Amino acid sequence: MKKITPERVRMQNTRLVLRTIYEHGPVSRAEVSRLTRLARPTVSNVVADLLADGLVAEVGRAPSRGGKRATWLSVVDKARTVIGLDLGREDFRGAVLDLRGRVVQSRTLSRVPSDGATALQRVYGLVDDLLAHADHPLLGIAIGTPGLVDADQGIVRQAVNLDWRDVPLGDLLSERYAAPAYVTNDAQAAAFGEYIFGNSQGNGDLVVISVGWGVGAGVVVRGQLLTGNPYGAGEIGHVRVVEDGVRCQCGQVGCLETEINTRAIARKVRNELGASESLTFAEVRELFDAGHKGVHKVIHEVGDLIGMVAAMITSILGGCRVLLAGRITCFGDELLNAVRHSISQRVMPALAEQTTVGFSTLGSDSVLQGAAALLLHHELSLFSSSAE
Amino acid sequence: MKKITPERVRMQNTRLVLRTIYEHGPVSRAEVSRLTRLARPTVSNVVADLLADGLVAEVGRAPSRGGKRATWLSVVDKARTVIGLDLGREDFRGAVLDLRGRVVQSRTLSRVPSDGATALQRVYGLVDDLLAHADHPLLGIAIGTPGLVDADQGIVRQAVNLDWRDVPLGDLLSERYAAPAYVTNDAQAAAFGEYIFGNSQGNGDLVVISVGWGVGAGVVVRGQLLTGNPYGAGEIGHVRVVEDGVRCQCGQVGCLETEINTRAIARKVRNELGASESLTFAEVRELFDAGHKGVHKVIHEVGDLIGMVAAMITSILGGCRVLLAGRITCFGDELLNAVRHSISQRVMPALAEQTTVGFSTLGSDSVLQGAAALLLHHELSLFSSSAE
DNA sequence: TCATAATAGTAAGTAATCGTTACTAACGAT
DNA sequence: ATCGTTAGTAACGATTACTTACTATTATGA
Repeated sequence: MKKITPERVRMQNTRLVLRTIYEHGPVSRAEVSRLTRLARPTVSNVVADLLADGLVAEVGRAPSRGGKRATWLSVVDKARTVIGLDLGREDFRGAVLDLRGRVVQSRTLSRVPSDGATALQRVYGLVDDLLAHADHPLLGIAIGTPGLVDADQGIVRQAVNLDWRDVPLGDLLSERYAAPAYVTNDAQAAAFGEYIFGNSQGNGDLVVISVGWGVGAGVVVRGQLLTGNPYGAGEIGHVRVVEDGVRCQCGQVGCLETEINTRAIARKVRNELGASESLTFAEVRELFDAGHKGVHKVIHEVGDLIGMVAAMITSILGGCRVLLAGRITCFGDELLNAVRHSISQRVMPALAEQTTVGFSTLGSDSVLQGAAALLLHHELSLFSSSAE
Repeated sequence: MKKITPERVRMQNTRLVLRTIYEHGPVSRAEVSRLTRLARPTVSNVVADLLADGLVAEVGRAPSRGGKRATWLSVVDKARTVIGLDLGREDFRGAVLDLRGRVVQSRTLSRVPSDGATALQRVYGLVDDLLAHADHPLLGIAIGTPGLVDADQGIVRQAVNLDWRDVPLGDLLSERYAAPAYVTNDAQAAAFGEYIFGNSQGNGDLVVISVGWGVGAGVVVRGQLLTGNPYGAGEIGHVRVVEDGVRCQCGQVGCLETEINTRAIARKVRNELGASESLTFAEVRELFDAGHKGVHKVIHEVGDLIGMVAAMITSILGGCRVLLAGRITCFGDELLNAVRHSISQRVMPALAEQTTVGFSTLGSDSVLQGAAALLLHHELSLFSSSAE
């Protein structure tokens, strides 16, 4: 809790006006005044600042409703440059995004280096490259990375694939580029992206379970992303779900990740087929699409395990939307119904009926978009949340 | 997000000053100015209001440190009346609490009526009785009740023991007594009480698992209590933890509550003893204290199941403090170690080491104190949280 | 003992904010 | 052409916090 000064008042009200225009876009000053309950002259003052900053522009005039025609205001979507990075396990992606979270342009670096220092240089190079072509002021840099991330301090505590331990990535980037930088776990970022930019509307709590090479979850409660204190929210990939399972590289046994990630699915399908050589995930998918019974059985098992975890999450958070993301989404309703059935068997009816299950509506840009959304949220307060 | 007006500025800064005095109590105006970074005249102005309201009083003078002696200010703990209610399954408790969450006086109604209308009348009677003896202005009414509670709207959605469905308890009370009223699930309230008034310091996330007749949890993330959206956070009593378990009255099988509540423990001990007649929980406790092997085995099983749920919670929230509360606390370190061992087996080491397990430090007043804390938090902003 | 420095608290004046009122501009309806 | 309505602006007042300057008080040290 901080003291309030007149400057803070103005900042807050400026953000309120900006968000109102962002949400209700094209909208007149008078309408903003009605929506925000700020006096009309106040709105005019604030809008003058926003026009000068280039964040808002006059974009035409409304038809008259029996009086002077109103001037429409809209947020200039491209008024600021947002740099987003997705430091995935298999490649690095970087993009310039606009204020609506749209990817304006992107770069991909395949073959991620396993050496920490080199990885950092690659990150710098990616940002340099993107900035070279950006022609609007930089709002900030937003990063989603696998591993344990202390989002408050912008420190990557542990990222196995990058060989990073306690790397203060946020400070490094914000000093180098003289702009705010936010670092978040990738599954968490994806969840926030879905919450902000996804199609599945609703202001209830949201859980996005990402299943691909890794398994992780992101949780949004009352418009706020849970990042963990100090870190580790949503790290469900390494919770034990099977008592006598396969040993995981994390040291435990029967982890969710070793039971349901893409390799685990391929492994289980191979066992089901009695095949001697390993399968690719693409081959598994082909068998699934062809209606192979054994593969469907495996998918049911996977859905059951996901439902088990989702049931626990529902019991802790209360009813919420559960969305699945990642390569696993290719298994469609077959998988969803298995998850739904599993949940309905495991939680009390009053909660189960408050819980919905579906797929994430964002594609491969979800981490980039989610990281950008966090930046926009913190820097411009463009989205509502309970913490205001 | 609401607009900010000069009045809101003053209110916010008044709360900031009040909280500073509350936390750092006896403290001078000058010291408050340094702590809050508000100018000294501003602090003097605000303090004048607080003195007039009776919330703060001058309580002596500080020794000089080379200048004029400072005037000490303290919050007047009893300046307002807080009514707290704990609508338990076995009895109703009502109390008057002060601004420190201390119980000033209390009443207990045993034999809870099973008829909803009568129960409501009993609640009114309890509040009337407590108010008759209260000689300070009423700040508000805070209720903790078992069942599913929509805390935002103050509506009890489902309380089996009271035969309540969709009872707008908050509005009923706040209209009848012309004061704010907050309604919360009892396990949630207990967790918040522990967070605010408990001994176990630390500003990390907190989970309190209450095990008695019922089983429930409360979760505090960044100083904010999770209540569920719209309700049902922490309802872990009816999540399935055993595949082939006992049927629960909620309709499911193998619920946590039917596996570890006090009756379940007594049942399991009886089976362990091969006894034909049922045991009381007090008898179980005596056998435990006497070192009976079979009882210890049951306690280990209970600890293992609690650890299983705690492991899931840790994986979702990230590392946190896990505290156990309720009658189960009598099993001491034996139980704690079983829980710790279970957790360490079920989550990745990096998270397990961020997780601590212990007992709640509040006693039977935890629900009353927690509900009061929520009221104080909302009405006077006496406690810090991320939502500011 | 007395001057000096330091600290607490207050008083007066300034700057910034928002709101209210009153005004002008623009438009449709009659 | 006139009236009523709506959008937007200008001028003024109220509230707030801050800055500066002041008084009251106390320890320190010459």
